[in-house]
This record gives sequence, structure tokens and C-alpha cells, in this order.
Amino acid sequence: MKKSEKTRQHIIEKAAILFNQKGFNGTSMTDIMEATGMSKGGIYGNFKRDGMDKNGVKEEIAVAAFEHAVAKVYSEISLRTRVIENTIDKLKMVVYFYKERVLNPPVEGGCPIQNTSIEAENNQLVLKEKVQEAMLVWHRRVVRTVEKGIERGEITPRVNPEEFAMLFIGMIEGGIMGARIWNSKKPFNAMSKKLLEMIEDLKPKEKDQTV
Amino acid sequence: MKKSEKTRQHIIEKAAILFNQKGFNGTSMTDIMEATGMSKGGIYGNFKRDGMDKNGVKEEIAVAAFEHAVAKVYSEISLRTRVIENTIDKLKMVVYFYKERVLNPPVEGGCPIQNTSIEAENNQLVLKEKVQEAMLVWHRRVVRTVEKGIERGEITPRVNPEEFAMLFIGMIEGGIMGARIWNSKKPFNAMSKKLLEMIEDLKPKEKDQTV
DNA sequence: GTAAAAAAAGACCGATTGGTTTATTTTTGA
DNA sequence: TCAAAAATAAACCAATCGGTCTTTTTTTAC
Repeated sequence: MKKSEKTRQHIIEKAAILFNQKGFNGTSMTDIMEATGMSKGGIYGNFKRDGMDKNGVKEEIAVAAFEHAVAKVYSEISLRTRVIENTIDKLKMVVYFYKERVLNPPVEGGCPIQNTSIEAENNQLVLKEKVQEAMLVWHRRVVRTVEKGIERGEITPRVNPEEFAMLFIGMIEGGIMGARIWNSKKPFNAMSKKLLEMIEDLKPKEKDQTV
Repeated sequence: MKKSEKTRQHIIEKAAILFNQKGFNGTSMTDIMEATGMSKGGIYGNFKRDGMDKNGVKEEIAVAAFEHAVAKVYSEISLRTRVIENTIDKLKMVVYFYKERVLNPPVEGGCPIQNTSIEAENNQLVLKEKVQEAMLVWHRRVVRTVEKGIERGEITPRVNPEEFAMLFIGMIEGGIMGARIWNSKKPFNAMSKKLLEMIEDLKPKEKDQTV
């Protein structure tokens, strides 16, 4: 009863790349068969048994693949930020991470949230919800990091954590999008330069510290 | 020989909405038939005759639809910015435009560049090129506006026009993306607030003016 | 080692895909 | 007005879509 979990994971990992590159409608079950080296029966057998949703197996795989992809990105970022104590440096590290990986992302195809959001918006309801959820989780993480920074006195209390988080996420996503279209790091570098300035500006000024 | 041009335009307009909302792979020729109220023969007849590309009619329509969508957005923006002399105000007006239209865009489905770029990147080569081209045109416009502003003394020469343009476009796209995922203007508002500050900061400081 | 259970293969299914073709209707220009 | 030309409708096509089902193979647990 362990083999099944392994092959299931194998399918999800391969499918995640396909869906992230070609989208939901652009990826066929045949694509997944080829990528996994499995037959149709093998794939379907691993997904219909448990959930038994009437959503269709393809969508079930797509959802699992999306969550896997998001988790993979998060885990890679977390690996680099976890060890950093200072909140300013922590935020900067996130920018450095994307700067390094814009054109060489953890999951081939780019940011899964970005890629999935657009196609899912008017088409796949379940996926759309998952995208919203992933975005919310990311946002909350940034907000908490900023809040903790304020508590510690590393970040000025004048900043609005929610607003900053939206800015932070939006600028990263916008930078990624530009870089992918131009197939150049330039657009992201312009964005990261500004973003790093903004993070630096989060530091308390003299007048804040006296309060 | 004018009727054909009209129906061709009719097809493109209807198809533009479909492709922008459901993507290339998510839109079928049947969808286009229903949206236009035409039969298959009617649609194919209007597109194979001239170009005679071996790209497939669907892609030919998608390319024309994309260009139409981009042109529509540009024309609506241009309508509002054209009458503004001051370059600072001109740039601000672009932000205002998007702020007003994020959830009610000129072409239903959102920003065609954003929507098309992601799906096209790994799939439709021709469309991808058109996206790059559209992005380049937009970028160049912003660059020229900033350059003109510098010439006129309305913008500080300390700014790098190319870099600012990337920032400008990236932040707008990132803001749009956030707003669409959350189905709320909030993410874009955070972005536009910062963007307006940045535009304000383009104004020459005292020391610049003395030079 | 072996029998029961799980997993995988692959033939098969109806529906839909983009696209073609032929017949018919509509538009056009003299 | 009327014939030539263009535009449209609709039947038709092979290929592919996601999905099912039966058979065979492989795991698993005793």
C-alpha cells in the first residue's frame, strides 16, 4: 500500500510541469501518459479510487499538480528565508530568490499561481479557488513577516502590512511576467531594484525610534 | 467587396472576447460560430482566402483577435491621455485609467497581453511573437513619454526612461493580476498608490533645475 | 509460497476537435 | 436586370479528446 502513493506522486510531479507549461486545456491525458510512461488505466486507477469526485480525473490531477507546484516554490523560498532572523533581510532574500530564478523557476513554466490564475479565471472553478487560496497564503505570510518586523522594531510602524504585501507580491508577479515575455531578466531587475529600495525604506527612521 | 470586410471584423471582435476569456485552447470554432451567429463555412471562407497561411484558420483568427484587442485597449487609453500636455499628468492618467477599469476592462477578460502571454509562451509561437511586439510597443510609448518629459524639463534627467517604463508596465500588470485573482480593486489600488508616488517623484528637484 | 487484492495495460467508447467540401444563397458590377 | 463572383450553410471528415472497462500483471499480507 505504499507503491500507490509513490506512483501517484510521480504522476503529480510530471503533470505539474505539463500543466504549468501548457495549461489545463493545453495538456491532454495522452501528454500525461507520455510524461509518466504510464498507461491510461494506470493513471486513472490512481486517482478515481479515493476522492471519487465527479470533477473528472483530469481536473483532480490538475488541482493536485497545482498544489504540488505551489508547495515546491514555497519550500524552496522557505529554505532560503527560514534561516534569516532579521525581517528586512528576510524580505530581501525573497527578492533575491526570484531574481535568480525568474528564467529558471523551481517548476518549469514559471510561477504556477500566475500561469494557473489566468486560464482558470473563466474556466476551471475549482482551480480558481485553489489559486485564490495560494495567493491568500502567500499574502498572509508577507503580512506576518512585516508585522513581526514591526514588533521587533526592525520595521517602521508607519507601514501598512497588508498594503505592503500586495505591493510586494504584485511587483514580483509583474516582474516575472515582463521577464518571461521579453525572455530577459531586465524587466525583473528593474522591478527588484525598486523593491529592494522599498524594503530598505521599511527600516524605522529616527523619529519612529523615539516613539 | 465591402461586406466581407465587415463580417470579418465582426468575427474578430466576437472572437477577441472569447480568446481573451477562455484562451486559445479553451476556445473552439464552435464557440466562435455561436458567438458570431455564423456557420462554419461562413467563418472559414472569410479567413482562408487572403492570407492563405498554413497556420490554421483558428490561429489566424486568434492573432487578428489579439491585435484587435490590444488596439482597442490602446485606443481607449490614448483617448484619455492624448489631450494631456504635461507628461507627469499623462502618466498619471494611464494609472487612473487602469484603476477605473481593472474589473471592467475594455475587452472582457482583462489585459490581452497578460492573458495571451502565458498560454502562448509554450504553445503558440505566432501569438507569442505578437505578444512580444505589443509589449515592445507599449514600452516604447512609455519611454518616449518620459524622454519627452525630460526634454521639456517636466521630468528629472536623473531617471532612466527604459527602466522606469519596465517598472511602470510591470507594476500595472502585477496590479491587474492581483485584482483579478482577488476579484477586488484592493491589490491594484495598493499598486497605483505607489505608482502615483513614483510618478510624482519624477518631477525635477531643485538641484536638477539649476543644472 | 501462495492466494487475495491492488495496480497497470490497452482495447474501446461516444463526443468533440479543427478543418474540408459541395450545394445554395447573396452580393456585386455592368 | 441579370449573370458572374463572392459569401454562407450544412453535411461530412479523420483525429483527438476525456473517460470506461475488461484483462493481465504485480504487490501485498499471511
